[in-house]
Amino acid sequence: MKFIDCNEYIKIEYESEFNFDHCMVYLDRSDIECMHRVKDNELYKLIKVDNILILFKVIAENNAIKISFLNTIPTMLIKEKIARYVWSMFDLDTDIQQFYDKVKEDKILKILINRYRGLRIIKINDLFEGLCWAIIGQQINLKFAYTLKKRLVEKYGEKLTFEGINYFIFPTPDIISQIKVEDLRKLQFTKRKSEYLIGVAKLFDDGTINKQKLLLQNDYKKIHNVLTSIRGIGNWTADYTILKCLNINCAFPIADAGIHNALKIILNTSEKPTLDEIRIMSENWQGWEAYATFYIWRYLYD
DNA sequence: ATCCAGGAACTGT
DNA sequence: ACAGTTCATGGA
Repeated sequence: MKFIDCNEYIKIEYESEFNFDHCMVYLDRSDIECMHRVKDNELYKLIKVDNILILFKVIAENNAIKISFLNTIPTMLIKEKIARYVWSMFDLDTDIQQFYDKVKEDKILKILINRYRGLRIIKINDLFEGLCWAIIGQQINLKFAYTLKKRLVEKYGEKLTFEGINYFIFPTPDIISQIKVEDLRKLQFTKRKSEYLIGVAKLFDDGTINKQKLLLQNDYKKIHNVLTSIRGIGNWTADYTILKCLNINCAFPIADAGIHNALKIILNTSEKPTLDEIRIMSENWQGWEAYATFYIWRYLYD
């Protein structure tokens, strides 16, 4: 990844297949998303780098991603970190051609990869945020999940106001580990969900778990085992989080309701497919289940 | 108003 | 190992 510095903005050039617009549809799927903002096909995001809040705007223009800095012009070192952040957020390290080659004859995916060519998994770079989001999303509809996340972030996350609009940083483990179940109950989290979130925050806060440590396992199954040994993290949450946070493309949240609903529509069946039916369908996707999942999800947002 | 959806832990077999 | 139950809410 190399970038060109133009002072108030930087440009990252990419050579592999990438379609910013297909990604933006996914990013714009909720109007109460609080971790970024989409306006006029531009992405606004606040992140904290080296303890400095940086608000930036991302657009695509001829084989490059343009990142403009809004609240401050960062140092070169920070610019480089932001470039890497955005690169990783759009999963530009993945050789997507391998996925296309793998599934080009697959009954379901051949349609999706033609329709959404260049779509990449939108990552949550922060593992703690990714795990919390997965836990929040357990067992409830997406809309309510977004409502709960917004309440959590607005109450406990760091805020920057720019041109009258508030942007937030996801609350840190340090903060969440110190709050009480009753505090989250007030925000309409269930007792269990509150316990799970606070428990996970404690594990991050005391250093038991972090992204680097987890990646040391260097193996999907081992990482999956580490995650599911944590209270509140079952198969679905572990696979969802691996898909969203790590570069492991065999993660497959097979029990996901979104996958089931999308497949029912795509296959035009009266019932949602059973787990066994999905297992059979997904034999063609081996090694690329995460991408298959993301392309199937994307179908829900047309 | 009633029923269903939907992940994980827990309980019982 | 496996089936049934509980949690607690929004949405149909």
